[in-house]
Amino acid sequence: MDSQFGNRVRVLREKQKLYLRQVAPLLEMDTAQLSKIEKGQRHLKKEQIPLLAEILKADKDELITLWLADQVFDVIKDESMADEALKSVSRKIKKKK
Amino acid sequence: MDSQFGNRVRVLREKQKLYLRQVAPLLEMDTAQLSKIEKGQRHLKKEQIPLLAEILKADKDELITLWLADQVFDVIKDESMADEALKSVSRKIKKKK
DNA sequence: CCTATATTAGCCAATTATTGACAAGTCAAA
DNA sequence: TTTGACTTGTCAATAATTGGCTAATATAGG
Repeated sequence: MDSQFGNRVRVLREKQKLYLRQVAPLLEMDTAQLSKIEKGQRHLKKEQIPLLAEILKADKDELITLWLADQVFDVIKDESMADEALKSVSRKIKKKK
Repeated sequence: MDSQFGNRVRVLREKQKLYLRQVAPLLEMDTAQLSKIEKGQRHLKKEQIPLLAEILKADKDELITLWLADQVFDVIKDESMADEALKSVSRKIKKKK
C-alpha cells in the first residue's frame, strides 16, 4: 500500500504549498479520494494525469512513467518469474519500434 | 488481440494432440472460453496455470512468465513511456531481492 | 482543555469490467 | 451434406473499482 506515483504527487503538491482541499476539486474528486491516491490506495485515472501535472507544475511524462510503473508493479509483485516477464516485455516492445 | 501465453498454450496443446473439447472440461470451462484464451481474448485465471501446465506436460514457470508478460504488456502497450516504466520496475524489484 | 484545519479511514451504493454460459457460426475433411 | 473442431457473438451474472459521504485522527494555536 504505497506507490511511487502517489509519493511523488504528495511531494510535488507540498512543494507547491497546496492542500488536498485545493487540488481535489480541480480533479473533480473529494479530498478523501485524493488522499487515498497519494497513499497508493486508489488509482488516479490515466486521463487525469496531464491535468494533475499542470496543477502541480510537474513533468507530465515523469508522472505517466511512475503511474505505469505502479500498474506494472501491481501485476508482478510477489511473482518469482517477475524479472523474466519484464525482460520478455522489454524485448517485445523493442521489436515494435 | 493476441497473446504470448495463448499462442504457447495452443502449440503445447497441439503437440499433445489434445482437442479443446478434451482440455476445457479439465479446467472447468467450455471450449469457447478456452478458445478465446488461446486467442488472447480472455485471460486464464492465474491459479489455473499450474493445472494447465500439468495437463499439457509443460513447464509451469514458462507459462507463468508468459502469462505475466501478457498482463504487463496490456498495461504498457501504446505508451510512449513504456520502456522507462519497465526499467523503473526492474530497478525496484532488484532492490527488494 | 477547546477549536480549527488538514488528512485519513471506513463504509456502502453506484458504476464499470470481467466472466460464464449458451447458441449460432465458419471451415475443412470425408 | 454431414461431422467434428474451433470460433464468434451475446447477455446475464459476478466481481472489481470508484464516488461520495461520515466519522476519526493528528497537529497547531489560543
